[in-house]
Amino acid sequence: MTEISNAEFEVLEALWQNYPASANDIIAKLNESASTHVNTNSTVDKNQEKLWHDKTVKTLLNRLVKKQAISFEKQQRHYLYSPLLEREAYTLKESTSLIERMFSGKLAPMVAGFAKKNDLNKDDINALKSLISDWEKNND
Amino acid sequence: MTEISNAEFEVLEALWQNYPASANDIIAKLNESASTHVNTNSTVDKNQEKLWHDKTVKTLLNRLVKKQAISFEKQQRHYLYSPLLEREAYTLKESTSLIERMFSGKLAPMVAGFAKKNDLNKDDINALKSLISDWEKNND
DNA sequence: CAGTTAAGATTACAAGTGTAATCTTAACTC
DNA sequence: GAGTTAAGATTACACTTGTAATCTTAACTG
Repeated sequence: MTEISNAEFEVLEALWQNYPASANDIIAKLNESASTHVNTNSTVDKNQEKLWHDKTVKTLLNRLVKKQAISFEKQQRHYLYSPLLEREAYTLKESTSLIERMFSGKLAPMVAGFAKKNDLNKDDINALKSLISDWEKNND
Repeated sequence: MTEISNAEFEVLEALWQNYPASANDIIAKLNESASTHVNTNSTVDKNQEKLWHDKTVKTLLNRLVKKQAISFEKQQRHYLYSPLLEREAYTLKESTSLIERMFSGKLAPMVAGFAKKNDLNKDDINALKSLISDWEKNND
């Protein structure tokens, strides 16, 4: 299967959050997180996030269809898109690939990198502990 | 700073393992893991790994220099290259970026993906436990 | 010194990417 | 029904990337 590019992934992400969706739904979803702040003049503050141009998103949808990452069905005058790829499968594949390339396939050194840089907080630690005990429940 | 591509990363990787190094050193290092098996005819068995073409590696070294990821110093007729980027800094940046993009910046869900798919073994779990207790020693 | 090497520099070139603009055409509007 | 929209299709275009081949030139060789 062909690779999903970064921009394509962001579009897919919007779709995973809500599907089936029309191109306009997706464009709206992509841009909504980009314009959440309203300032005192009641004018929309675009934050720093880039706005997605409608044509750009359409191109990316097209490419995703060609890559068989999403499907669509005709609805009246427009299409309704749905993911063909599961988010979890995709993120697992990407994580695995990164850990493979940079950490000889071992998870711990990657986590160690975070820990070292103090990018972990109490919540993260608790989440990890909980994962560990789940794992032990099922695998010991 | 510009992005390091996949192929560039592999070259950098070889350099991190041993530097300063000449282009030929690097090419050799890249290809050595690709031809480790010697069969009964004493002919080299190239395994499945791709062989790096000398011109290709030179191109990548050039690009890495332009991207200021590595430096070089003239030595007689050839150059000796060295990384400018620290491996740990780079892998941390990449990990962070992936976790940011795919897991809202949180590590645990990423680990959870692995756990779910049973990509963890006892050693991984022990390594994680040990990281956790280190973290607690320093942060509690 | 003249010829040959071989290192790095330059050039090549197709595929993929980010980012759109233009084209086609079915559907809505008056 | 004729004109206007607007959705998707097609085309564009510069930059990056993987993968080398060719060019230039300093250094080695006889």
